[in-house]
Amino acid sequence: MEELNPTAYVILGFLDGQPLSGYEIKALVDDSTRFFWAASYGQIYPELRRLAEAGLVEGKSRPQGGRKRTVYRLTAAGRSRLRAWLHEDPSSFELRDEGLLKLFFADAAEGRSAVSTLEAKRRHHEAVVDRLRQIEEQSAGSPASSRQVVLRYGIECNEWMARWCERTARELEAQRGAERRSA
Amino acid sequence: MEELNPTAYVILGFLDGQPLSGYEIKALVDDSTRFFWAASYGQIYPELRRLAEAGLVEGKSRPQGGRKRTVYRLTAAGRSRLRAWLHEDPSSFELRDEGLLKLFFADAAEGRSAVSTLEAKRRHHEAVVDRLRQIEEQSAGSPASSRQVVLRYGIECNEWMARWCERTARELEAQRGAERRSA
DNA sequence: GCATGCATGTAAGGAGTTACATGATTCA
DNA sequence: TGAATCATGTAACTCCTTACATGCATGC
Repeated sequence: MEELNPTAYVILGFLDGQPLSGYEIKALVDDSTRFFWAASYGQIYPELRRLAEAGLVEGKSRPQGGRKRTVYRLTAAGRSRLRAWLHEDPSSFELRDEGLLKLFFADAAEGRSAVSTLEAKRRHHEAVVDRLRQIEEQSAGSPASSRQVVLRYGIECNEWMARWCERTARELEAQRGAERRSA
Repeated sequence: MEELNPTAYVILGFLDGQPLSGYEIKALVDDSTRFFWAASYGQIYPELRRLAEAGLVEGKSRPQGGRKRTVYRLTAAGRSRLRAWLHEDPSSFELRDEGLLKLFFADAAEGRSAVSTLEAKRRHHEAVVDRLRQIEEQSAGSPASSRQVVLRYGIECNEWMARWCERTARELEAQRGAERRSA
């Protein structure tokens, strides 16, 4: 049993429950997992083909009018593969945060670069919070699910990060002020 | 002026202040930026060569005994390039969190998969906190710097994440208990 | 008629990891 | 003598993004 690439599981996960086209999967990803697991067309379409060859999904032509369209559904093998993966402990966690990197080296830049880096990072996290809150409102009333638990994580975590940036920027400004006065 | 790849700036950043060999840069990365910006030998050595060709760093042979060794230092052009980058707002922030992905799809797995996913994620963040605390102790006493600010971020953020996992796992367990009793 | 959205795909390239190969030095 | 560490590098590969190409449908 060959290893599946990580993005394959996003596809299997979304196909569990309802059949979807590649286009629909991309739209769902952009509205949900994108903040911790992105996927582009360049991954999704080739991956759907590979999964079909491996017998984990099954594609059927379902044109809408004269517009061709292929809808995929999970096979029994695909479903058990998804479950097996869900029961393994997660192993990978990767972060690439350019703001933290700039902050890390900020001593090398004279001026208020650290503070403006923090402000930009704060704005980023606040924008994510706004976006996730919109999604939360849209799904208000639907039954409680693990998807909403993850959404809460996204909101609360980004709020924490935004507040940290705010607080740290304030501390650095105060420090710079004190240094200027004593100099 | 061609774009530098993002990892180039890690190298420039560490070379600001002291000259280093590729091996030493890798060791520094593993002890600090790794948690939000990793780099492997496969990136560092070719990138040092490219930066030297671009005139941003300068390499000198500094063998240690019979062991060959090349030490790089930042040129004036490299230093101004680093400063220019530090003064731009950070743009990229990427996260790939397999634990969140498994939690997101946990409804598809019967049993307590969500809870054990949360516990594994919690253990991960706790291990990171332990590692960062060790680094913090080693650097205790050295002058306050933006590097320590980032270290505090790493510690506090991972603590927040670990606590969130703990709290959420508790809530899910309580919910499952209630469902079993009412069923 | 034109913009927008639905729908599928590929090609090129960037970024990064892993595994491997090589060889000196240090220390137990 | 052998393990660990210092030191440099490459080749193969995976993963992913971006840009492009194509074409139908819908609604203004």
